Amino acid sequence: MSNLEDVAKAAGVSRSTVSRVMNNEGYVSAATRARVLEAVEQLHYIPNHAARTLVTQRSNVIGVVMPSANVFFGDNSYFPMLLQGIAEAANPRDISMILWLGQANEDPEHFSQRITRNRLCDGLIIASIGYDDPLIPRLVDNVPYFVMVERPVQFHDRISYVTCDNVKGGQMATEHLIRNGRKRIAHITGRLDLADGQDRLVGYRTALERAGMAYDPDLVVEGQFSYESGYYAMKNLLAQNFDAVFIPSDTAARGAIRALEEAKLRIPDDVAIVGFDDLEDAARTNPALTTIRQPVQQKGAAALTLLLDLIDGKVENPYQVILPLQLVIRQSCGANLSQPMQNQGGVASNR
Amino acid sequence: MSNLEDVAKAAGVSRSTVSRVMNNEGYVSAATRARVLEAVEQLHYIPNHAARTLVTQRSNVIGVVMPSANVFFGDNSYFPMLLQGIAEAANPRDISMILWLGQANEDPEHFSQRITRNRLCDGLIIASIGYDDPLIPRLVDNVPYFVMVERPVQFHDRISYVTCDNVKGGQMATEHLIRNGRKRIAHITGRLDLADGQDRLVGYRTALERAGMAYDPDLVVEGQFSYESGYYAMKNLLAQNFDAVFIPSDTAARGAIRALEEAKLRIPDDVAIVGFDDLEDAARTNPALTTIRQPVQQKGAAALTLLLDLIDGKVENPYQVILPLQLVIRQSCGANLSQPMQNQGGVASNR
DNA sequence: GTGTACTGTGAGAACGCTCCCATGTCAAAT
DNA sequence: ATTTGACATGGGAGCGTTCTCACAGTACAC
Repeated sequence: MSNLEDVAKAAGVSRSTVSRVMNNEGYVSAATRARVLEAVEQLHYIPNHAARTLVTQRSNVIGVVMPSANVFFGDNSYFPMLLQGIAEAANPRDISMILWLGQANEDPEHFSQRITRNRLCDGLIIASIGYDDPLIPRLVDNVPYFVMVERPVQFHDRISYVTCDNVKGGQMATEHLIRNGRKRIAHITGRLDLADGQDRLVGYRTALERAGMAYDPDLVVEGQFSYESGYYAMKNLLAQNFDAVFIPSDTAARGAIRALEEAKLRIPDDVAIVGFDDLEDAARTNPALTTIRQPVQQKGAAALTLLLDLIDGKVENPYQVILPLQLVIRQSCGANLSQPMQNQGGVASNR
Repeated sequence: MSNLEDVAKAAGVSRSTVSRVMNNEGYVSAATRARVLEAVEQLHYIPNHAARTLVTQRSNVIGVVMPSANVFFGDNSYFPMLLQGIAEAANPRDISMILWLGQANEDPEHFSQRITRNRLCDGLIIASIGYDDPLIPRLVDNVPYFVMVERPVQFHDRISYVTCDNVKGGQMATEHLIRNGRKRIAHITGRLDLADGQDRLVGYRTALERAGMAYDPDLVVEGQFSYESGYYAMKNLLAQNFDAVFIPSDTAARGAIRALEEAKLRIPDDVAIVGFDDLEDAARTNPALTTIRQPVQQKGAAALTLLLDLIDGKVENPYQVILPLQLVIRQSCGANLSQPMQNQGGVASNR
């Protein structure tokens, strides 16, 4: 492997000049620059990342931390989409991305050690799902710069994060069902130890309140975001009398639909459904899901931008970014049946 | 940030001794070692990765390359599972993982530049899907050590890779349908420009041949691995007379099931189905899918191990690893209906 | 008592880069 | 004619490690 010195010799200049060319620093004549670039080409010179990092104290590598359970969280395209979003913001800035995945059954202490005993990254993005991961206090103490995706339940006043307006999302979903004449609207909640689950429930209650509708605790079943959870929560709900349900993820909605099918209930005629996420699953249910779209890629991109701004001192910790959500109307809510929308059927891809 | 020198001073020894302690090299007395470790603790000393890499010429970082389209390939848990597998092999060896994601519409030239102009990794794992990615020749020329996941259609005699025995897989699936008395077995193929798709088709034909059954081209529809593809391929197939179908992915099988439902055909009574992958989707169809299980995590772990062996000169390029596949019997094939298996129903998680 | 082998420790060089400072050139301003 | 300052280039120090070598001490065999 050639180094700066080799290139300098080949171009008949000094190491410093080659460095200036490589870093586009100016103060190099056009002729010299050309000669240097030619030598670089000829020798296949590539700057040594370690040497650069050593002197600049900046690696241009950021870490993405993902506890094991979260990788397979809810709709499985969540995690890839988030990474894609981070990458799209990182690439143009020449930032590389180290991935820290938790292992199944790995001690949080061990996991955090792996991450912190390794000053390899300039900062971290914690792709948490918003719960009180035991990792968080450890990171607060040991990592100078980090950003969370999703709001943690605790520490949220000391931590920088990016999240969506989940209260508003729950409200939008519920209001849409109200607008369409549903009278007994149920809610399968998300995990209530997570900020997301809590907030969406608050949104649901807010919508009912604003419409002057009574809050009936029997119509609220605590669930999670998974397919299985949706299935069993709906089984429980079937004892009640209801004509609509707001479900905290599209994947859970798939499970719930399965339970409704088994109970011979028709969607949306007997039960209208609004889901949440609008990732892979939403357009593939039968009928296609009305849902609240989460801008997952934007979340990733925003997290990266925020992290770099923190590192560069452009913003001060804690700094929070809250992204808007969007109602996507398809068939499961019973609205707009007269004017079906294009490309929102059950089979077309939603990407 | 403290460095070796600081620790040495605090412990009253030389830099060399601290280095020996940090690297567990021996030739340090127990007393000295204890004093050094205490100083390390006190100063929160963490070795500087860049400095270490600079002198050892070894970063202990490997890159995982994933072209954009592949991230969302087929069942979306494929990619996270693969990463998880790689991580599980990497963690105990203290190897970190850099993720190179292609962007949508990114020029392959640009993508490969991003990866190669950055000697940050000791080697690469190309998480391709086995097609002739234009990336491959570029990497062959520029990257000293890399391993592919899946066999590329070309270059396969010069490249190290890890794959599954897809021919055998296709054969197992088809033979299972034959054993269960099906007479007209169709096949929706995977992408035929991919080794996986090609091989599974070969397996299908081999099984028919061995059973003395005629190969009927009308029963073979070229498809892809996606949900949409499964749906439309099945729509096309419906014009034919068939009583079983082997589908190259569980996600495509979900699409095919949707088409069969719309055609009011019963599974497995009218049409028996065998899928492929056994990731997330398989256990969530109705009826649950009989399928060929792919050991995705093992593929990831094997790729990492192979890569490190190449780097360390323990094996010679090219070296190929072929992992076995396994038939998982559930309901969609119509077999074993009398003795249903535990935990293989449609709702229970398959993990 | 000398040679040999092993343990324990330290000093200096080297890895390949960036950054600071010194020096030289040349045109414009005084 | 001299000063000024922007441009162009080179040289040395330093980033924080590891690695090689040197050297002292101890133990044991002969």
